[in-house]
Amino acid sequence: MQSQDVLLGLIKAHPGVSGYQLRRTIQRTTSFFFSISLSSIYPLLHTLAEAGLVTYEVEELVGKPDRKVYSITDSGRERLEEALREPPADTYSFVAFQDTLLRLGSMTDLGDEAIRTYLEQSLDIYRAHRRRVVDGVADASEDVTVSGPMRDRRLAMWAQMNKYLQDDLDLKIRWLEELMEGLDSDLDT
Amino acid sequence: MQSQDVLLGLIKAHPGVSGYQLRRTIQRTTSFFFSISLSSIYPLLHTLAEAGLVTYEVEELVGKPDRKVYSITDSGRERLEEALREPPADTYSFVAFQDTLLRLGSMTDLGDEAIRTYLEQSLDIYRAHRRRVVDGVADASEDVTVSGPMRDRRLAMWAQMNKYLQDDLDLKIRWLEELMEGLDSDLDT
DNA sequence: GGCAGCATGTAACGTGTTACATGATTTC
DNA sequence: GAAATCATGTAACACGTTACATGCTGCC
Repeated sequence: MQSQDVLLGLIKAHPGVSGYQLRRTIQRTTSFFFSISLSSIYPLLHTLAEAGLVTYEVEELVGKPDRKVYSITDSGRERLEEALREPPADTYSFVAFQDTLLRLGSMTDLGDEAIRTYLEQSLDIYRAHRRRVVDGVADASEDVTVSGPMRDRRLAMWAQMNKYLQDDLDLKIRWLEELMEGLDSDLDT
Repeated sequence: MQSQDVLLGLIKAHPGVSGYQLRRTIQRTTSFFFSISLSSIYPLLHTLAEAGLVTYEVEELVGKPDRKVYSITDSGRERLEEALREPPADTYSFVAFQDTLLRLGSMTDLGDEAIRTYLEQSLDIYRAHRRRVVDGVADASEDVTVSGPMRDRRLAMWAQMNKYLQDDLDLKIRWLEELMEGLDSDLDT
């Protein structure tokens, strides 16, 4: 999920939004895991407009500068849906989960089936990563060349980090499972 | 902690290492939260060498291409220590914790006092962020403009994300506290 | 008078990636 | 014979940032 697609999702959710307002919305809602500067937003909006994914109108305001208000086009909606239906990347990094959160934030009105598919694919990936961490892929013992007490301290630190990675993956897996259960219980009501 | 400093820390821990070997070490030990391509490593090594922070010798091997083996200089050690003593950044993002892990990985031989200081500063920051999350800074209700069942679903999703952010911060705080306790118990033995 | 907010944009720079170039040796 | 490993490096590109430029309104 590129920044472009994030903006596209926000414009879809907030028709008639300006670049300046987009930043405020991002700051208020996703500041903990996604941020972007105004200097990035404006060129991205131009690109989106040139590609025909959004349209804009110039609004003349009294007492305030003119502003361009953006709306998503049908072609933009298609493009966004395509992006949201892309399977999640298999690379594990803390950043990857930002992507998960961002996508889920835009996927709400795409339908339960799409969300469920995405959650399942993500769960597969995270469970596989967890197995790899438990199996000790990130094993530092070969790389700690020094000997003596320093060696023990280094190994202890790496063990602690490995523990964090496990707990982190457990948290993510549990969270994704809860979301899945939430979807299932919605079916009953 | 920039990539340069990460490499510097690794060269310090593994004197006589080559660029190619550095990548392998990074892949084996930190691949879950830090990665870098060879095309980035080589220019960085040149920069470090030009700045006098590392030195290298050309090793001629039979059956293998020549390689440059790097060692850290006194000036490099100073620079690394400076970087490690920098107070942690106050911005919360998933990426920020990568920095925490990377730094702790290089700090082992810097002494308990330095580590304790860093852990305390980090804990202060993460606890403050947790308070902000609990207070609902990332409140989406103003930004969810649609009404009806879609609105409820969006709000439910944001609530779920907020929960994740809390749990994530709880995990990080607990982990840092455990490290701190580990340091304290070392004093007894 | 100064600073914050609203509003848009360009220029310079930093930092990373993939693709390309080269070349030997070992393993399947 | 192809592919992987060892080993180094450059070129082109992607994507983001901060700094700079402009200008008006409202508040202290």
